[in-house]
Amino acid sequence: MSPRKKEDNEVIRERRKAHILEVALNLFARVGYESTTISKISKEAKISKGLMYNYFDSKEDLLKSLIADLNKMEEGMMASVIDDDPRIMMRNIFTVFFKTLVEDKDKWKLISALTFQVEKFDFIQDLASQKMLGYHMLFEDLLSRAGIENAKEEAQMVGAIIDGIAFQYLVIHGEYPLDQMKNYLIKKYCSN
Amino acid sequence: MSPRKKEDNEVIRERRKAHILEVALNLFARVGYESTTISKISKEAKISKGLMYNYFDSKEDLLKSLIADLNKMEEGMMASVIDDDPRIMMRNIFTVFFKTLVEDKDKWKLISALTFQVEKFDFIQDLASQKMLGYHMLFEDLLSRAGIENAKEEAQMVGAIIDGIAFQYLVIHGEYPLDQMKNYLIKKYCSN
Amino acid sequence: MSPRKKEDNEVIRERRKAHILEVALNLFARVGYESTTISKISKEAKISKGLMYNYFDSKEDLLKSLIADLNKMEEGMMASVIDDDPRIMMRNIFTVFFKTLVEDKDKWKLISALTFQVEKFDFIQDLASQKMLGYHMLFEDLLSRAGIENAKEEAQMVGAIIDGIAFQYLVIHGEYPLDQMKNYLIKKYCSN
Amino acid sequence: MSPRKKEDNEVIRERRKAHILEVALNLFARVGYESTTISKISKEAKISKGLMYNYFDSKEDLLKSLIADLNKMEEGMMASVIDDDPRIMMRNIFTVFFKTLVEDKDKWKLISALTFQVEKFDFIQDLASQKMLGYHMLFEDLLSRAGIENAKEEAQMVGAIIDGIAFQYLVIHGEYPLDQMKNYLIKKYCSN
DNA sequence: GATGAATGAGATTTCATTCAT
DNA sequence: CATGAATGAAATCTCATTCAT
Repeated sequence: MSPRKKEDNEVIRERRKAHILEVALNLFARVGYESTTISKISKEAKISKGLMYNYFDSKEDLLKSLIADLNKMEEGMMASVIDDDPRIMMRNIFTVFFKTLVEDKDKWKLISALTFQVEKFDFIQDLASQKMLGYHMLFEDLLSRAGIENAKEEAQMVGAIIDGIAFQYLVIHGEYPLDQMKNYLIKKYCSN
Repeated sequence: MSPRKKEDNEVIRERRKAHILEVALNLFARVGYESTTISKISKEAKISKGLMYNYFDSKEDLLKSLIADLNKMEEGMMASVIDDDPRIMMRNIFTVFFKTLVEDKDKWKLISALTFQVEKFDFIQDLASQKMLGYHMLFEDLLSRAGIENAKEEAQMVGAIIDGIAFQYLVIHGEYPLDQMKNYLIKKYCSN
Repeated sequence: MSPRKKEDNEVIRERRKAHILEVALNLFARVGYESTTISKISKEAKISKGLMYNYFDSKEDLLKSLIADLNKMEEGMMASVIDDDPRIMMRNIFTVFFKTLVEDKDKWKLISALTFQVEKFDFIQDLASQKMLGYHMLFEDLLSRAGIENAKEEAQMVGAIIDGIAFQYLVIHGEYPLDQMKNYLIKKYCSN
Repeated sequence: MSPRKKEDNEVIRERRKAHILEVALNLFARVGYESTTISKISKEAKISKGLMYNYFDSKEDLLKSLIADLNKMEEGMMASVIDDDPRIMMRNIFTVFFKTLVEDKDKWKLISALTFQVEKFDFIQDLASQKMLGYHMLFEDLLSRAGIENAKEEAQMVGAIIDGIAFQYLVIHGEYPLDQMKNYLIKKYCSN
């Protein structure tokens, strides 16, 4: 019988890896990184503990892969949002933000939780910190091009509102009036 | 040597407890609850590991005491803020909020981090969730009494902004323009 | 395509086996038997892990094959050294010894390292022990036939010197004066 | 009841540490470092696995402590051996060497075994290498001061003989004529 | 024959908690 | 009260070996 093809193995590897990451994300988000054991992950993913280490060097490596994935996903999202008209672009951003907030709740939870453990995961804090500053600058530019006064201050506020909405939605989970908040933002910043 | 009085012992005991809680809070906030060991806490608090268990039944008990303390502190804060005039009361709330955000950074960090680990610390999530709803109702009342339109929606937004500011301040660390945000809020909601 | 002949397969098989043994020897000698993984060997030998088990039943079997090889090689060497004149024969032995020490450094290293782990590889210790005694007897015979006094004692000393030179050369690595030692031995024991 | 005194704890710690080191040395020497598990050591030392880590950071740290101990012991030995007369000093060295070879067989075995795993324990190889060179220089000095010709070459040979004797004694164990070798050396190098 | 994904037993390590003193 | 040595359960990680393809 012919040996398994190289591509087949590639496919298997990628699928397994993605599956493990998915399971891990879910557990990390729900019970926290530290409290999630490799055993739990592998049980949930229906593989042996040992196999985990065929795909990831360590638990921390698993976490880092996860973060890298999320990062890449976010960059893709931001690329899809570009528009010449600043109001339209902001509307796009808000739309995509509210969408991902619902669809990728676990990811947001994980990132948020990790962000607060400075000394353990300083690279995450750095990342989050940089992202925030990036968004501030982006919004400052968009708001000023949209002719809104006090763009710098207002950008700061938009950033805070967005993070606040995320925070509250993730905590209250269930009855949070996301649509209302979205409309409020769009009305305030994206209509002429 | 005269035997120490019972009250003295009580006082010492309480001081020790408070000291341990302080040290624990700091470590929990910086490196996380799970990653903080009893050994580290006792070393930092300059007492023996064994003695820790004289004051707290377990690591989880220590955490719960901490949460209870923070809760009590917050209630005290909210009591000090009451005023008949809704705008003044809101101004008081904002003032006290920005003050505690700077002074009790560790507390906020810890609460925020724990809030995201639902299944491990569900009582904390419930608490946070209830608080949020409480504040929404409070602000809805205050805003409507202050004659502001769409009070319900606006209250939601105020809650989000406050949490967002906290989030960003805790993450960005050094250079966050807290005063600017404070003035923005006061100008918008507390002046006639 | 014409099917490969049976002999060809045999030849390929033997070559592969030899190659694996070579790679394994090198790794065992450098990082030790226990610390060398099957994965590393197969990777270095550029075959799959699974195929390894087609050639060797187990890691220990691989080691034993290696030892057997070394043993056979040594026997061949000793056969090439025989001479009626005891001084010439000793000279031959020294010559071949210094040659193999340089050429088969890894083998000597491995044997030396394994020799010290009595309880794990007792068969190796037995082997080494027997070899030593064999050499003592051989040298005793050669030395007495060469008319040297105290042949028994002197044979003991020759054995020690040879092992000592090997030990030092293997440890000191680069700058050991092998030639000097060789000449010393030959001058002392092989000239009339 | 009064708490355990500080000194008592110190004593307990040191005793335990020494005991663990002793047990570990024995096991390492007999079955090798890699094949000796922490479980085996702790069982033999009649303590829990966990306690091992109260005294040593890791298995490797345990090994390093052991090496450091052996090193210190050797330095003490060499200090006790000094004499103005080179022949007497050499006699002292030989005497102490043959004594330690019998009494501290395990130590010699361990050192010898580890010395051969270059890439795993390079610090040990470096150490052994340095020691050898040190002894060469010392013997060169002693021999030349004793008026022996070709001191450099002869020193090299003495080094080899000593290591060779150690090697053979450790391998053959039991029937090796140590005394004979000792007398041979003393007669050859230490008498006028 | 050939591959490397998969397993599982066992190794190292961590740490909350207990306990003798 | 006070100490930190000691425990043991459980976590992370390793690796020889098997097996589906």
